[in-house]
Amino acid sequence: MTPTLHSNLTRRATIKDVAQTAGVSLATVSRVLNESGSVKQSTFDLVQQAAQSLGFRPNLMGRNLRASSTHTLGVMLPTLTHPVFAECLQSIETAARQVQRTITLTTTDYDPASEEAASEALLRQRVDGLILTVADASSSTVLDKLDAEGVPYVLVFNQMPRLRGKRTTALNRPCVSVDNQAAAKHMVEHLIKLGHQQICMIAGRFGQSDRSLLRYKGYKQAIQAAGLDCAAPVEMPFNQTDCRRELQDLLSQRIRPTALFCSSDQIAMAVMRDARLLGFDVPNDVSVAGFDGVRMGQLLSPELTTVVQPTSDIGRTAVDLLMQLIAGETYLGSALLHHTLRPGATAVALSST
Amino acid sequence: MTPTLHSNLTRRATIKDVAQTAGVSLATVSRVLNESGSVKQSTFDLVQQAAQSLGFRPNLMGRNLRASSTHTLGVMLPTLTHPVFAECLQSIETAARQVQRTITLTTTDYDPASEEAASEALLRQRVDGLILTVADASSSTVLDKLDAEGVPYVLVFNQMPRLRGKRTTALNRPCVSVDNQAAAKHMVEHLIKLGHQQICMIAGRFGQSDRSLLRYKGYKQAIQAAGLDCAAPVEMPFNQTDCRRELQDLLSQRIRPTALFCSSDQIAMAVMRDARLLGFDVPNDVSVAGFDGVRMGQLLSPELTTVVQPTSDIGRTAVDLLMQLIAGETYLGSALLHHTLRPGATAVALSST
DNA sequence: AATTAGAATGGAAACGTTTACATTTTTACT
DNA sequence: AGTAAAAATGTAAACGTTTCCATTCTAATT
Repeated sequence: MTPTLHSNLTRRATIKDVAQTAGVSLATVSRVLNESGSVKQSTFDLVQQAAQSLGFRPNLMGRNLRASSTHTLGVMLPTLTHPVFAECLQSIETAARQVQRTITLTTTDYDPASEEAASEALLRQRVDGLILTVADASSSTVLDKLDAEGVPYVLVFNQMPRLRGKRTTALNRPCVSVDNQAAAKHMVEHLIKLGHQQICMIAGRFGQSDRSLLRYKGYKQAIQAAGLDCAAPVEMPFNQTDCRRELQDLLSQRIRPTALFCSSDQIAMAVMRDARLLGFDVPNDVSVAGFDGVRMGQLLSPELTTVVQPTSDIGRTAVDLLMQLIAGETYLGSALLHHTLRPGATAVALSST
Repeated sequence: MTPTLHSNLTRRATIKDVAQTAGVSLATVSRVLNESGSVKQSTFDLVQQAAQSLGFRPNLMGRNLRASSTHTLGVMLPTLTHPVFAECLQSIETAARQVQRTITLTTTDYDPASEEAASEALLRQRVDGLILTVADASSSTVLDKLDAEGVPYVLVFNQMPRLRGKRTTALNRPCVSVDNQAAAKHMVEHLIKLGHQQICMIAGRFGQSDRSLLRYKGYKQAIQAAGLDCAAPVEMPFNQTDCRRELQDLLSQRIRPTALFCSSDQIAMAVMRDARLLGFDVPNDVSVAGFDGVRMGQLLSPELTTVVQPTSDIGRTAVDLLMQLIAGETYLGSALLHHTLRPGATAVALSST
């Protein structure tokens, strides 16, 4: 079964073929195809028809090479199995499509080492810019490289430390995120308001996620402000799905935490499942709160108590920002988007001790 | 802050610059960079060092244009907000990376019309091949086009109708999926074994998903084989998140269904939430079963009863298959991967009527 | 009718690679 | 030492576009 093209050639039609068929020059065809320059209506139609009949499809490689721009945005995320990243990617893709840009994707599995390779691959492709989440934005060699080479990029979810005193410009990077620390503080304050005094944090590994660390800071801030005991965080790798051991340890302490604040919804859900497996009722024996606000959380029952990030907005905003950077605007500052608290029902008021 | 490149040029170093710096020809540089052809060790080092010092990074546009191959796989999926697609995309990306391929992504939001535009964009980019899920594989103009043009592609999740009698070659398309009908039948048989007699199916719109229709067929098959009443399916758009109205209607019938079989986990979770909102306990008042086996389902409690698709395997297999097709092997048949039944706890034995 | 401005078109270089082919250098063998 | 083979290198074309510049055509002005 030979591929039946619209002509007798076996290879794809090029602009040259169109020119030949229409009896005009390459330049004219190009002008028609891009509606640039001026061409007579009759030739315009002629070329259009020739292109049509040949089933001509412009080869973006040629165009891009010539223009030395790919109209492509590179996206580098830790994983797509975490719904937050998947949702964000969806909104990035949609937004990019709306501004006529293509996206090329790569994942790093939270591994700082593979961030290097992944970004390199993207740069070889000559993406016009990058949208990315790195493990740790303030110690990322990848970002240093991008800065040094002047490649436009926007971080999503990563958040630069607040600049107090000496403003290191190197740390002044375009980010789109919520205020992780404030948001975490908000949630922990909520838990405290519910009467909880023993609140423990279960966090994704700080080395894999600077967000996680910021959220821990927010936790600490709220705890200390309330004059409560600040427990050491329980760090967990992101890909770990079973946390029974950690929970067992935690919940068998002489002073048992009454609330667990998790640095992500995924961790929160695993925690809830495993708590139940260990015989603890959520929320009656222990309250659980998450962070992210993934769609699925709302479908749980009881509904997950969590901090909602505007995930789609983050993606959309990142594309906007990146397009501006690509257009040559200089550093525009970071976007700090608002979080909201979804009270849910997995964290409840402490009845009595 | 001027971008500090490793040389005094402002533009990126090209292979030409490397050649000049190393004092050799373009060809030699190319040979060193690709480790092709033979070059003296000393020149090899010389060139490497020149490349290094210039911060040279090969421009894939040039290479691709010359090779007329992009080493890129196009991926077109309905959405990434559905975890099944996100997980599959993750495994596609990982597998592609392992065979040195890049992926470029686009989504269609289940809309057959936008499939056309999306695929066209991918083809303009001259992807080496496509991995895609279309709304309806047996009536897709996109697939007709790909067939006609001889572009390698592999469908994921889509499944061609079993070919009985006249084998229309046009319908003989490379797919990677589970046997949707058999899997659905399996689940419904399970429900029947649990004692359910009134089983209703809640399905994603058939027009948006041929899988959904196949699953309905499996449902019907199981129902009829058991001599039970086959209820009309309740069709729901995939993006719909609220199904209270539909549930209200369904559960207020004179003969109320005791089990609801949903064509996806997402629908199942929405159904469960809304059933509870309407005052029905799951699984005590009504059993619910899903289809997909998304990670999150296991984190629910009670754990979701569902059909598990080997989502990651599907992605990985698709990449394998596609690479073979690209390598020129002729049609290799479709891969039908095994599903498994996850009994879960949202569908339970009917105590009594 | 001659001039000229503008529109319409064409020729050719450029984008950054790879590679077939030609040429030069090295090596090994007699 | 001379030759042949092999290894190393270079030259230039090609991939498919866009676009600068030059040229030709058209039509409007004098």
